[in-house]
Amino acid sequence: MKILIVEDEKALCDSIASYLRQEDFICDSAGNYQQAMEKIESYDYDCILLDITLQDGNGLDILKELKRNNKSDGVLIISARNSLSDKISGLTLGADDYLPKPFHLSELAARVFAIIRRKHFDGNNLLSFQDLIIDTQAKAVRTSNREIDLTKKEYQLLLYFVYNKGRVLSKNAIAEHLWGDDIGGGVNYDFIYTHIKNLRRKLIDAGTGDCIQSIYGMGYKFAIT
Amino acid sequence: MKILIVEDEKALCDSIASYLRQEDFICDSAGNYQQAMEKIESYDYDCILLDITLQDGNGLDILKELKRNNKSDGVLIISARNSLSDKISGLTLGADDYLPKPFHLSELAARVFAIIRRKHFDGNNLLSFQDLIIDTQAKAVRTSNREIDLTKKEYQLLLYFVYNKGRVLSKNAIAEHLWGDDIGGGVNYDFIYTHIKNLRRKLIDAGTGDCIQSIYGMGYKFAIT
DNA sequence: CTGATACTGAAGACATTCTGAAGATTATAG
DNA sequence: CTATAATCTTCAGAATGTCTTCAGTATCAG
Repeated sequence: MKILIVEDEKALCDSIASYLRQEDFICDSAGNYQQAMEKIESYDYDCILLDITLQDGNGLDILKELKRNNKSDGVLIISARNSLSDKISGLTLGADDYLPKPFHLSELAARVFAIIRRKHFDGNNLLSFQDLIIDTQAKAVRTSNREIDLTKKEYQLLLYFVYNKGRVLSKNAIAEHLWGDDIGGGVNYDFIYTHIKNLRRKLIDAGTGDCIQSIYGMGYKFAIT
Repeated sequence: MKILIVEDEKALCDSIASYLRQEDFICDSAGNYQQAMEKIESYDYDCILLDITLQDGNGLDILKELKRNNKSDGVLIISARNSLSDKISGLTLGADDYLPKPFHLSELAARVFAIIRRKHFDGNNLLSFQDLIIDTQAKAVRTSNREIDLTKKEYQLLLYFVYNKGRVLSKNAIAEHLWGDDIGGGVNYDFIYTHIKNLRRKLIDAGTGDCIQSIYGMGYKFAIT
């Protein structure tokens, strides 16, 4: 799950990112209006944390823009302004939730979870695909018979596949999604081969078929075989 | 402790959830009969708040279903219908308590606490998990045989684990829960390692297995081995 | 056939977790 | 108030687990 943090107070931004990363989210951050708009255009985030009191332009403008592009789903507003009018204008503009500063990071994380649950899980904590059951709270994966022990990257990869089942995912997209924006240009993605290999092996060993189809020159697709 | 809120009035549902989260509960919500049944099947909640005036099916049907599956323990009915007959049919169907709308959130929370105490705490203030017995009044922990002498931090840590059994807790979450203030970026969590180590040793010495699973890169999970 | 793309196992690089011991800090007893 | 004990935190090294790199091999499309 990939999250964009729009917050100009760098220390806060960093500690939010650090916390959410531990909770297994992949975080990008933007410190001003322009950066935020660039990132939002280039990627479809699962959740956007939006500080509406930016210096170079009101964060509410970002929200309006998102609304116009039908991307306002999954926006959590954070703000020092605790006035009711702000809250109302935020929520009427389509934000999902509103969290006044100061807040506990665990509270923030809980709301992010809630938003993502609403968006992806149809309100459920269990994700299933064929014989596969993913308990996103226990971070455990199993088939009807067996437990599957996955590493962190494998788990994230599987989750990404399941969220995008049936869709072809390029190596670039996978890399961006699993490693965030700290991957430079001229990198080779050999490690993705390895992670795919390992995940495949574990899934097959557990009795699911090979759900990960390779599509030559394009990428991978998670689907029924 | 995990709570399911079954309530179709979204604003009310959200404010209940928000309040209870502040009290450290974990909340799921369901807006209609079907959602509620799905959730109930997929998770064993510690308490269920049930609005019996749902639009797509009477909430009492949910209660009957719970009763049939022996899960009616821990149900708190909330309802605008204040008639005695409703109250009676609710309670005879096995609900634990009945709260008429409108109510104060603090009143609701108090009753939730009471229900959970009754359900988990053995009527006294005892909380048990496997062979482990935690007396939350005396703040003492023991197995069926032995006393376990824990320090304050170890006790808090254990309690946090037991309340969130089966869930993966990141080091960040643990740190925030046990030390309050949020901790920024470049902090080391060495003291958590130490406390986990000490708690583990005491539990193992007392004869419980190692209930604290380490999950590399993600955190810890308290579970049956 | 050929060049590009994908797969594999092994190994080194890297990161996380565990541990005991020692230094702070706090609580307790006298 | 001081001495003592208990607890909490820090630290460095060891043990462990995971990620990435790499070189060789297999597969694919044209």
